[in-house]
Amino acid sequence: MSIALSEQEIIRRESLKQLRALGINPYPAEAFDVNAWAQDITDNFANKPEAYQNVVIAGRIMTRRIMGSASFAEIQDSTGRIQIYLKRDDICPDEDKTLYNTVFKKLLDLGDYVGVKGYVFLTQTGEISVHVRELIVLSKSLKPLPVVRRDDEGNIYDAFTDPEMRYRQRYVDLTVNPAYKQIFVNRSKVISSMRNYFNAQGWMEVETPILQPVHGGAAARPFATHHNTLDMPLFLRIANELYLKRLIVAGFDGVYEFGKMFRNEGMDRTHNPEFTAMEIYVAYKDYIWMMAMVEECLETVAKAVHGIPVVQVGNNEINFAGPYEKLSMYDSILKYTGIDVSAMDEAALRETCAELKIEVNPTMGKGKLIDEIFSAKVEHNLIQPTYITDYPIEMTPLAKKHRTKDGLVERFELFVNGKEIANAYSELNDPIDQRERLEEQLVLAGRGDDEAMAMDDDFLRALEYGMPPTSGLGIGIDRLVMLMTNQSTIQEVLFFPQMRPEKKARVATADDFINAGVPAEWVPVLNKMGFNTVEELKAGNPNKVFNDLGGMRKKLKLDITMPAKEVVMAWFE
RNA sequence: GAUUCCGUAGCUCAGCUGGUAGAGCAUAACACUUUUAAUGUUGGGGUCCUGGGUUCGAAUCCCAGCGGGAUCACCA
Repeated sequence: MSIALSEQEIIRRESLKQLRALGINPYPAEAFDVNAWAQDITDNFANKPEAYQNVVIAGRIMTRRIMGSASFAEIQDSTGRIQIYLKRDDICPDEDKTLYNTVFKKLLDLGDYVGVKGYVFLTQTGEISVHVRELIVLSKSLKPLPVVRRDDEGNIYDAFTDPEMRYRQRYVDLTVNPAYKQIFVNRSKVISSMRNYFNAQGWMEVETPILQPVHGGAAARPFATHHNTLDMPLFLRIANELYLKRLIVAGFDGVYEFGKMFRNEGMDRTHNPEFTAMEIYVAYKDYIWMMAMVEECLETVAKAVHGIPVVQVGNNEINFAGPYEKLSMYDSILKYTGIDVSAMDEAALRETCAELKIEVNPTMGKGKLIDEIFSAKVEHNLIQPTYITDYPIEMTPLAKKHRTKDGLVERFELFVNGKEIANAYSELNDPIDQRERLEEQLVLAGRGDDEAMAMDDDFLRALEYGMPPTSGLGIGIDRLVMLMTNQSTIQEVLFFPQMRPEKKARVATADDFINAGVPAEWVPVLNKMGFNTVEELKAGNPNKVFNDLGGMRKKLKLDITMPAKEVVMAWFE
């Protein structure tokens, strides 16, 4: 954080001091209870004008139009904007016109929070407005907000669009671009409607460890950390699957968890290092049952957000009402490439990949090769919700072997708009099979596959005690929200997407300057003059610095004592 | 990780073949009692992302770095 302030910031700090000098607390402690909101007033005033004769509203000043002894301003609260009308002699009925002439016209700025008491009326031009009887300062804003202007047709001028600033300063983004708040409202609806649906079925929301000694349940590189007291390595979870299954072993019928997962991998418009997943496990069910459940669940979610199960995503209208198309992995490849890979061995698959011009590497096993073909040739075709079922056993160490088809497992993934959003199995509950499958993963790891799954002995011990037949499902919540809100990047559905750290200007702390003998009030002035460290200052010309300090004092109209020349000279010793 | 584009006032952006940095809004001052992208007049405001290089002279050209976007690769 730079110490040097812009001209506008200095002016606002000066206004803050003057408010205090007038006996006005710019950050009052008392609650300010409102009884009306902008949206409510604009929607309902015409029908019930008598209900809006004593309104109390609060929010930020977003525009201001001053015309002598009358002014208009717009107040933005959580629901929108409403115009207020201030008349000098109404808010200052006595001789003292300070509140209007000084406080409102001079000391308040765009972005300040104020409270307003008054009555709603219609202006000559027909705009619903609040005629202010009383104006209360609630919070002074010291940094100017970007000003986004809109005209009558809703055209936007000077939009605040820089993605970097929008994501780093989401509070500014959502203040000046309030339309984006709807994405997060809808995100909340997605999660709450899903939670309500699960609870209605009698399943229980649980929490499982985020810090895990073994990172299991998925194939991904983890974030590693360390616990000091136990002096042991711990990993941020890449999945919670193995813990939820332990709870099925423990005797719960249905458990689910919404939670953050952490994967130490690339970032792009569909990947953030931490993301939200929902996993659910239901005992005595299989993946066929799960498909019907997902259809019902997603239809419920789509209706909660849009009122109907049809969602516009880009150029596609996606219909979340089931049943969804079902296609086996092998059939889907056959359908989109004309090639039957179901009987191929690893060598034949490599040859097929070469023919299809798909890049592969030697660490890839049979399952991975099939997945490559699927990703390259099939995935992007799956626009309407489609289940891809019955995966090769090699890619899926935690799913149960297919009841009738050798070499496959009972698994489906749900694809929508060309992207995977859900993954489900008939869960593997044969402890001996599970141990062998995890051992095969260790072999893959030995070949150099750094995402092969790790062995979890405690999980295997749990299975040995016995887990009922169970079906499990994972849904990527961020990607589901992207679909439900028609967004093409994950950053738009996360309040605070991961960013590289902001570059800090090389700035010494104020204390460093004070230790060098500089009075505290002059430190910002030196910063303003371009001296960000004591070393830079000492490298300067003492006489020039002394003269410039006087210049800055005059220019910035600073009301602080000029240091004696000897004092300034001492800074350079 | 690769390719490519971008980084100039609080915000949105101009700035040509290199010649002392511009606009609109915001901000400051004055005027104005129903405006609404308010208006009129007059001011102030800049580490041109950082560091090197070329040059008499760099916001501009070259190199490196930092940050961001897009595309691709990777990615259950």
